[in-house]
Amino acid sequence: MTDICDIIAANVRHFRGMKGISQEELAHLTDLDRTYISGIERGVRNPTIRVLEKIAIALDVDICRLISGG
Amino acid sequence: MTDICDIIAANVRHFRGMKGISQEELAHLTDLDRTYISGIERGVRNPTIRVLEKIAIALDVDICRLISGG
DNA sequence: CTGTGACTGCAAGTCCGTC
DNA sequence: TGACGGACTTGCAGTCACA
Repeated sequence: MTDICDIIAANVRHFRGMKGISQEELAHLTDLDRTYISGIERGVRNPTIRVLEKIAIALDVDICRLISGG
Repeated sequence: MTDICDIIAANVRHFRGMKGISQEELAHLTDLDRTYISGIERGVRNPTIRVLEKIAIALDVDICRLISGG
């Protein structure tokens, strides 16, 4: 059973790659710290739903996409 | 623009009603405090993804259902 | 059975820098 | 460009008494 943070990590990394932007740029877009974005993409952070919402908006995807595997 | 916590609040309340269980019972199922569940259903809490996952599992719905309106 | 304010502990989230 | 560490501040996690 995979931890949900790891799923989010993979998804954020994936969709950020699709957008072709750096962690730093995503950090700027979401108004979050670059090290925090890094932490999320490594699965070591357990973000709140509001943070996830910010990221989803910045990445231009539905929040569900960030959460669900596949 | 509705706050995402309010959306989650409404959804948790809705799906808990569908299950026909009390906040207290949901609290027990999720291993969370009764007053904490209450706080979420009032939209005053900004839960982390792990908390949301617990609730979704206990409610037997996909996490996406808890997040999305409609 | 639920709403609410207040509280403590620790994680969320920031900012510095290095490799 | 991103991983990672340390120290820091803010806010959530989790609990209680009481209405």
